[in-house]
Amino acid sequence: MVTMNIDEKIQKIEEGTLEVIDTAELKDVLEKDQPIAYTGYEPSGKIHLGHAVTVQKLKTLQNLGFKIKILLADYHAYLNGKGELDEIRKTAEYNMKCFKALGLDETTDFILGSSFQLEPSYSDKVYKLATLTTLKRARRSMDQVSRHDDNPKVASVIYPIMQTVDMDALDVDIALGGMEQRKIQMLARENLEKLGANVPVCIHTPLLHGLDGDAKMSSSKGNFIAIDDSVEEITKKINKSYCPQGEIEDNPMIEIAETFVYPNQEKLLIKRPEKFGGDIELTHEELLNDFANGELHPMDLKNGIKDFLIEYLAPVREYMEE
RNA sequence: CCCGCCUUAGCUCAAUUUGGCAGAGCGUUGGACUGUAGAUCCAAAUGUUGCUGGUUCAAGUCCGGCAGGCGGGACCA
Repeated sequence: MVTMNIDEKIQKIEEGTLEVIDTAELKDVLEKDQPIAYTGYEPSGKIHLGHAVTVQKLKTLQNLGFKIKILLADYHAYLNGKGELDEIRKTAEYNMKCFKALGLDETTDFILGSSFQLEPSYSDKVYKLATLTTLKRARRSMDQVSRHDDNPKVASVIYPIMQTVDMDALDVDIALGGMEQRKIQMLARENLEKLGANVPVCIHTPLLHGLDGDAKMSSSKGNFIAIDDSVEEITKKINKSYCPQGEIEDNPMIEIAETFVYPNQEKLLIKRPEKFGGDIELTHEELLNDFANGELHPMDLKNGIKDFLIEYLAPVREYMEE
């Protein structure tokens, strides 16, 4: 573990996030011996690059001395209409392997939601929050999280309340999630206060655009690269991806570069045929400039990203094959 | 518990008053055009018409039963 002072740690934690609520509280957390950071995931048939954004941040926290708890939120997935519990639990097993493959070490706790969410003391808090939370507020918090349903279920308002009690039950100092979690997390901060429980620092990471240019990469839309996709699948998906020439805003290829390439290495190698200028290595800044002014062709960018991802995800594929 | 309405392709919906080969748009897939994708153009695929029984030469369509959903009523001695 690298020695850093608190400000350096804060900078490292905030890097690549959209917000930390709030930084002053984070400072207090960093004074603790072994603070706890957690992220909850609904078990999903495929773990993709969007999940990897938060996992990458959890790894950073782990390196900074945090205890990492990953909630395999089986009941949450169930409440969100993802299927029957026994199926969801099988998926959770698979997901745990995926998270380990992404490089979280053996000190990481993987906790199945149902292993503690049926405790009387847990239920008691859920009921208490149910009396303190308005229907509108609970539903609004689920806007970006609920699976679309023409006939919304009561389950959808129990969901954010449980997520709140999870933070208390798991004794977390940091709650990390994608930006779609924001409203639930803010509700949780208010509600934990009301329970007299510890209020965690909330950290939100940006959402990756889908490969089709859609605002969100998601399992249900099929516009993702899974962390255990084969070389052929990665190649095919990158080739099919949305990538407008010269456009660096909302461009999924640029986003992948900024999210996974440059936090991990200085330059990106792009192989090009001689007639298009030959191979080049670009820094973050050079890549943005060259792409924006048209010197870097989308197909070349794609090839660079594709080669990077194939290599970046190689350890994951190997781990998953065992 | 009672009454009414709804259920057709992955999605949104058509299918004439009066039963006659189940369709369109979007999406998907393939091709054309671009040194990528998208856009555009061309082409293709996809159905247990919620389930079930019946009437009929013939049922998405008419009749019965069931399920799910929506709305209302009743109950509130």
